[in-house]
Amino acid sequence: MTTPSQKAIAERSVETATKNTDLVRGRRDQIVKAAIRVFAAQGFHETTVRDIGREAQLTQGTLYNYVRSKEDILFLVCDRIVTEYLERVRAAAAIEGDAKERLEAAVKGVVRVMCAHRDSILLLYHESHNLEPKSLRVILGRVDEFIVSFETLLKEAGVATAQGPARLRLLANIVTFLPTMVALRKWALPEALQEEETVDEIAAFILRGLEAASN
Amino acid sequence: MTTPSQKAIAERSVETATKNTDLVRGRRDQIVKAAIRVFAAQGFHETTVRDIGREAQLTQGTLYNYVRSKEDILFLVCDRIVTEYLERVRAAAAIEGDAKERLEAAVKGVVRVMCAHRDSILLLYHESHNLEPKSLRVILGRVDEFIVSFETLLKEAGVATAQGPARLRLLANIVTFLPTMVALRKWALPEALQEEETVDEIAAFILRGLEAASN
Amino acid sequence: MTTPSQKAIAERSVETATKNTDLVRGRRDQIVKAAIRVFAAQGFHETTVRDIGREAQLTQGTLYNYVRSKEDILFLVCDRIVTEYLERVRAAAAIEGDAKERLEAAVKGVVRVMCAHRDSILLLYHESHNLEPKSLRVILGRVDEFIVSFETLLKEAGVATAQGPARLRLLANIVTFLPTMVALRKWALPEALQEEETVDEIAAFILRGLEAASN
Amino acid sequence: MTTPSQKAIAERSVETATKNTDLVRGRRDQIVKAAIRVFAAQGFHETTVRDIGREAQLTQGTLYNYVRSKEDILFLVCDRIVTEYLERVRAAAAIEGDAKERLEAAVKGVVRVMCAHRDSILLLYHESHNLEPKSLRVILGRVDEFIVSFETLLKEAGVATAQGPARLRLLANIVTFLPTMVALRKWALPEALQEEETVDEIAAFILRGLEAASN
DNA sequence: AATGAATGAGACTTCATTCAT
DNA sequence: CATGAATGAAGTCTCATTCAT
Repeated sequence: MTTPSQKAIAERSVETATKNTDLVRGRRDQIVKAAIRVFAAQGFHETTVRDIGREAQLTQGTLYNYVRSKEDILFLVCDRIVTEYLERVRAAAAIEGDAKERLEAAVKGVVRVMCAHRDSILLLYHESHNLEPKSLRVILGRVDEFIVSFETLLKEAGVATAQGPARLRLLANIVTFLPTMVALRKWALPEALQEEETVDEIAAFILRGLEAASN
Repeated sequence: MTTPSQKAIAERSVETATKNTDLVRGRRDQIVKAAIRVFAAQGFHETTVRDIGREAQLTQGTLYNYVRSKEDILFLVCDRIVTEYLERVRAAAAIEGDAKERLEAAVKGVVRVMCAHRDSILLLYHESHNLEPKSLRVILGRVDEFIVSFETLLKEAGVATAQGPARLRLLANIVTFLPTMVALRKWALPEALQEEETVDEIAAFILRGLEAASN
Repeated sequence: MTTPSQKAIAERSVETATKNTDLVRGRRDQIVKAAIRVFAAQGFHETTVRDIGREAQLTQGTLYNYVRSKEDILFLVCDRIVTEYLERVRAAAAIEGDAKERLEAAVKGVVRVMCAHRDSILLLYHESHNLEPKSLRVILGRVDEFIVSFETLLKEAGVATAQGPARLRLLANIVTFLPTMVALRKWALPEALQEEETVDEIAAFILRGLEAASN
Repeated sequence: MTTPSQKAIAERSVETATKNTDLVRGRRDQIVKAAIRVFAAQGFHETTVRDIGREAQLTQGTLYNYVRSKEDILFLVCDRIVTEYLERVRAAAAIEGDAKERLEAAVKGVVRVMCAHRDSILLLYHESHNLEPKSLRVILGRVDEFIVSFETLLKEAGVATAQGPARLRLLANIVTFLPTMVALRKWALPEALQEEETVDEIAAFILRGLEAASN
């Protein structure tokens, strides 16, 4: 049984010099967590491999036993962020109920999770384009899965069924994109609002847009 | 009479070794245009100052007569993009009609202009965080103006008047943010749709969300 | 137990990326010695960091593991020269005997040591003003110690005791400064004289000046 | 009739693109004065040709009509400083009286003039070694004249006549060198002393050394 | 004679990656 | 498996000098 993360690694093949799989997993976990912290604080290019090593309590040489390049680390970071994000949204949407109720739960879930992981999402949007095309494609592929899962939800809830798959996809994009606003526009959002209010408002906006789209 | 762009330069004061104002303007124009092309193609960090010079048909030395650092260039680029974007949206919204009609025109305008300048917008979102805090603040300040102008429009059109300024600002953020999707999600949008259809659909989505918010 | 040189480094803290203290000491020694040779031959500004590296048999990258800037190297060089100079003079003055005899030994010592290290002293006078103010202050502080030690000697030998501390300091300055002539005026000194004769003559001149000053 | 300064220029041939000799003289005067100010303030290498131009109220292009290189400027500066220094000392020594009295006047004159022009002298000692060998030789030649003039004075005053020319030259060096202390050791000299006291003390020290040398 | 924009060589420094221990 | 010193390519920026106007 492979986790999605390992699947991505397989697809893109981040090889290591070390065999012991448990150790590799553990060390990579250290590295990714440390890298997320420093990338979020200083950005990918401003961060040296030494910085990551220091934060991960690993020397440079050791680090390179678990990773082949700085870009590898960025890939692992992006992969981790997307994967965790997806998992959380899935969990939030996994409720009992009819299609409409599940859609509502999912939409609220996206916004809420996005809110809780603003920093990671921001990091993802800021730095993912520093990935090599191949790596980037893997990450975008994962996001695509996410969009597709919303297409399914929308279809099941009977949203815009009559207007063809293209329009459906567009709506799924809107639903999954607008919530990133809490990360990308964090600086501009009204501070007067409680986080919960913001979340509700955005979710409501989306649902209004979708509801009307059903007719 | 100073253009907004000159104001930005004044605020942040990108100084030159050259006196002749017309020449400075001309050369900077060359530089900015060239930089937009190469930054869009390769990203800020992957681009060398020499690359920019080559594209602008200027030697490195000459380039540095009109700009003090690579970061200066990025600032000029971001400033140019934001400024042009704002001007175009303003132009699109400047129609005769009642508040509601003007709002509609503005919303459609945003989406359409965003669509027409996808690449620049993408560049802006990808690279602006490489600016120094001071420069970044200037750019964000300009975006803020933009958001505020939509707050005004919304208020005039009687949207969400009863729910306080915070909610208004949130909506203004949504209106100005969602359209960036055509740039940031370009890779995921359905190719089956004509550009015009995409624009209309997004604008409609926004207007639906706002309309309902009025009650 | 720290050597004076280490103290200087502490005061001004020339940091390294390398931990191993012995290695650092060794490499820095290589660097300083090489730098003294090339600075003496071509001057600080005409010397490139690559030149120093080549002379020290170190690549540029390696060099920068032991030093943070070219100015650091100059500081280390100046510090080394002053420190060694002081130590040698102290050794020359450390004889048994009454105050007058010790003063005489010290004066001769200064001139002789200065003579033996003309080139370094010249380098010091030529390039130390290229140091940053902070570094320069450290070096001058060391020279000051030297002057003060001669003030003490003069006082003990009963020279100019009646005329106050200011005059004492002036004499200490003369005693420590005049000998630099063999370095700074090397080109003008009579070649007909043996080095030993020159030394004796200068020392005698100084002692005559002091002797008369005692009355 | 050529001034010493012009002679030096002739020897080293600082050519100009401009013919009008009066203008050349005037412009060069501007340049040299400006250069002395900025070199004294920032040092030769830290000063750009632009800095000199700005201080001299001359554009770069114009400047290069009167000078062929930055080094040329340094030469003119050093030459000016030495020349003026010599002239002033000569003036101070040009008194009626017997040889001894003239020697005394000369010695006091050196110290006093040195004191009055500390900054220039410091500049000379700090930067002259940045001259090309050829230029340096010219400057040192001028200093040599100066030393020789003191050899003559000493001889006339009957100092050290019995010990041969080499010893005479050594003494002449001492007499002309020690006074530079007020420039090179400015930072270490006692502030409690009036300038006049310092001058007298140093002159006295020299004369004591010489007097005793006569026997 | 004056101007000042253009030039381009070259300097310092950083840092991802390797490899011997 | 861990270490951390060594490497060297590459990048940004400065500035003396030239030359067309």
